[in-house]
Amino acid sequence: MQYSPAASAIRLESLKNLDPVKTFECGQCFRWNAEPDGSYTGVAFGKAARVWVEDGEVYISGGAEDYDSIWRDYFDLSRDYEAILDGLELDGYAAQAAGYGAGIRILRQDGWEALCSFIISQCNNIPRIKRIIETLCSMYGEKISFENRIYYSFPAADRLAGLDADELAPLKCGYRAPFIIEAARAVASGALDLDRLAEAGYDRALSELTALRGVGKKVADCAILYGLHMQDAFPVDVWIKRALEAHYPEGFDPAAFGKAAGLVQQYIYYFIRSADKDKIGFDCNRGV
DNA sequence: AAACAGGCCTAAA
DNA sequence: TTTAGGCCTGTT
Repeated sequence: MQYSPAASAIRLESLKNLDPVKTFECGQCFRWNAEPDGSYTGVAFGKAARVWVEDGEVYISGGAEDYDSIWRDYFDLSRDYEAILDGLELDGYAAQAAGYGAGIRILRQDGWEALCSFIISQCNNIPRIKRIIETLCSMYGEKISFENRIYYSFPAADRLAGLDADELAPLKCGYRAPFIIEAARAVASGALDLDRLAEAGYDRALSELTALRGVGKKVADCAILYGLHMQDAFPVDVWIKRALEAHYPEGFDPAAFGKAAGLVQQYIYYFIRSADKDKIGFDCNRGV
């Protein structure tokens, strides 16, 4: 269970406030994978890393430099999730989901990677989404050596912008290929400036993103929440829709949760998607 | 075999 | 403004 890396490691957070399994498996990201020893390896912002739990604390490989430049921000460590949860007024179902998902954090991912990944996700399942993304990275990303294995960065938009959609055939991503290329061209040309959009507000971001072919409200909301870091975004997919219809027949207003709406969405998604796995018998009054 | 999967787009009322 | 099909591919 415990992993002792030869290289240096940095403590990220307590397990209570950052549960790697829940955070990586709640559907917000596609490039972190469980290893046989229970740790996770993955790539973000061009850096490969390993995350593991030891004595109730969560660690990441690498030194202070990577932590300062990448991981502190990526794991959203400057937000106090305990305080956010204390301030939330959750009713029965949402409260149960929040109890079950305690430890989930919203990762602050790269905007282009999030946009591209969720274009791929449409009408698709998670194993295939991950397979397509890994193939894309291995074909067009930069090689990264880490712990005697080769990883690949997520390809920059300008790396893909010059490609023809046919060249993505090995991805077997079907009709999504031209969407990927067109989005890459928009970002690479500067016509779509994701850094600026992140500062521009939700309405502007939504209208510019949905102007892309293959990007509707759901995909745009995912890009906005995970890639542009607007934590009040509330992506509604078929699962969330079903859960809300079943438990809030009179309607459901994410705005009631303000800046925590995205987190509440993540709790509900993780809760409903885990239904057949291990949450049978889960008692929200006892916590996790 | 046929339906479905973390949607989106277009055509037709 | 809402609704039905079709879309690549893989899995059940």
